[in-house]
Amino acid sequence: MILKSQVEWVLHCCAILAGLPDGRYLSTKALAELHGLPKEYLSKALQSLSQAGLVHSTLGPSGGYRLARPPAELTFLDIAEAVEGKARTFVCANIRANNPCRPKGYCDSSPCAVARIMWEADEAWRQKLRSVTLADLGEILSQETPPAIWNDTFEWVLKRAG
Amino acid sequence: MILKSQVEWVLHCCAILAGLPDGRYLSTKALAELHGLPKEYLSKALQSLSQAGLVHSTLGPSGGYRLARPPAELTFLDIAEAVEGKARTFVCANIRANNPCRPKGYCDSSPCAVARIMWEADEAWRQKLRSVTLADLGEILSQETPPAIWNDTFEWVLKRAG
DNA sequence: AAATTTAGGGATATTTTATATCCATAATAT
DNA sequence: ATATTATGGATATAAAATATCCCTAAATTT
Repeated sequence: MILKSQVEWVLHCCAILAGLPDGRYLSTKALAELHGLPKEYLSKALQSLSQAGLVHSTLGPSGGYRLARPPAELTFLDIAEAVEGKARTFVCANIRANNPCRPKGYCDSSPCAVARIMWEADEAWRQKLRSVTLADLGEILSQETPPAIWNDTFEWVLKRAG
Repeated sequence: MILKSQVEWVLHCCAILAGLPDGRYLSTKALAELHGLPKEYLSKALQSLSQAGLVHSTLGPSGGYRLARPPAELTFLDIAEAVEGKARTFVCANIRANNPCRPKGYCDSSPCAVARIMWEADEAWRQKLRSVTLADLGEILSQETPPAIWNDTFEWVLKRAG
């Protein structure tokens, strides 16, 4: 069970978009080049963000993406779920119902205990991701990225931002 | 990102094995029949448990599996990892290293912040699963499964246990 | 001793998901 | 007008999940 690589991609892209001045947009092309990613496929991932309402897009030259909300209001969970979907990682096939000792047509009053526990673990994962925002990430990155690289990167980005 | 259905299978199988009297074994055939699962493929999942040292197996007629440890010492995480592997769900491709603004040959001093956060979420998931044992599951199941079904099931199982 | 039943391992097949690539379209900027 | 962009649809390839089958060695039952 491995998360799509697109999750990593859009998290990094959002970190960049979070550093963009108000009203500026950054294109798929620039984001792909900056991260060394296949442009067409990254585009699909960014479209997922757009469909989830996390980013706003605009067309034409100087078009691209910007965040739809302030970085403090965008969580890792929002972003991961936009790409990965909101479904739980544990799917209960309710195999207890196949037990030959069951009366035929017997109906369970509550979800299977196994599933409930697995879903609690899922929720713990979600809760952690819900607790970290793009603002948090930006703060960490700005502190631990060498200033030379940090500054060069945003200079590079601003040169390409519409 | 969905867990293998085998995870569900072995959790239910272990719940049954946890209810087996000391020294008795239950075969793949019986476990597959009890849960309505494909015997051959379930067998692969049980072999994973065996390789992880969670169960002990014995050959021949009246052979099969029993738990290798008391139910209180077997966690959901042990079982899930036996089937699913111990790898983290977030794989960091370190795409920050593709940033064209980086000095060539620059080496990061710590793992990427994005990865660290995703791994913390992974760890929250693991921690939850580590906190629930087969003994806990057994207690829940014995309480909420209708006694008739519960008793019939173990009668059914004991008739087939070696 | 022979026949049966089992776990284990290897090979292979099928289906589904992830990872792309390509193209047509409509909107926007220069 | 021309160039550039996001979007959506179609298609292709690679990898993983979900099996199935067969063989072997060990243990049990007869």
